[in-house]
Amino acid sequence: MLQVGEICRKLGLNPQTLYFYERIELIPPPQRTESGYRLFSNKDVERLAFISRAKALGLSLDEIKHILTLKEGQSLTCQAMHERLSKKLQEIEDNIRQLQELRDELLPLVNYCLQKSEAADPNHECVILEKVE
Amino acid sequence: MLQVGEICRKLGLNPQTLYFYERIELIPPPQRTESGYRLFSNKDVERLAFISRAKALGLSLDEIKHILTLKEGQSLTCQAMHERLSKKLQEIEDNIRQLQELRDELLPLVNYCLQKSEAADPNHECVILEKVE
DNA sequence: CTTGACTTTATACTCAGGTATAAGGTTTAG
DNA sequence: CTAAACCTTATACCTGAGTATAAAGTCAAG
Repeated sequence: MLQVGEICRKLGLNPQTLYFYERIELIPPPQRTESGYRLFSNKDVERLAFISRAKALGLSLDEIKHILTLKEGQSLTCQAMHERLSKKLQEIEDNIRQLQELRDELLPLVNYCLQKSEAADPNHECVILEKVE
Repeated sequence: MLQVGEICRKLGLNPQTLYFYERIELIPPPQRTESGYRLFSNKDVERLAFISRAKALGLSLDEIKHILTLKEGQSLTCQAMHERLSKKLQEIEDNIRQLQELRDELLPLVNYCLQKSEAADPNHECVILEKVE
């Protein structure tokens, strides 16, 4: 059983973050010592580790909460998981596409600026944003 | 000279957004009628259009403000612009790379779920997130 | 037995980019 | 003249994921 400080050092969290997770019911209220100190079990540590992994995969705390609720009800079927993850994957791919469009629009502008600033008059007033659609 | 409603319809903005831009000094205080109604000049419309373009390029309101300040001081050289835009481009590319990593990690999981859910036991408890690093 | 390190709670604040609401003033058509 | 459709301000609220701070209780070492 680990105290707040130990688990925070272990997982790289701020104690306040742990309290926050408890408050939004992302983790269940842990055991307490007689004096009220929190004690985290292996199960708690695993849940927090799960949360870290899911967060690193880009899931929001809300999405993680839903998944954990499903898991607890023993109802996290492959089908349910596939539905959630593929929805998330779609979002990520949309996001990537948007950023790529952004980049493709920005890139020629940057190059134009670079040419100009390497040319005869590097201090010429820049007008590129005037022309952007 | 356009009133708030007209300019908002034209640019697809909420009036409150316009007030907000004025409050954070992203746009200068526009002219007023005798009764206090705002009147936006062509110059104001151009500035707002510039803001829209820059926003669509992924620049934050703060970055846009900086750029506009430079422009106003007639000091927006190609060099200065190149510096800003290429910094932004770098950020966007970092962002894309992170999302791609995310996707590459998520994709096999989704496929695994799909296989399982198409297999004999589509309601088997899903365990993939247990194994994620 | 006191000091320091730890923990607890409650509350408020942060960031960005707005949106919502209330309470009032103005303008225009009928 | 009045009602609708504008416009104004101030104030508070929203999302998401926490972080900061204050005031107080607890535990271990010397």
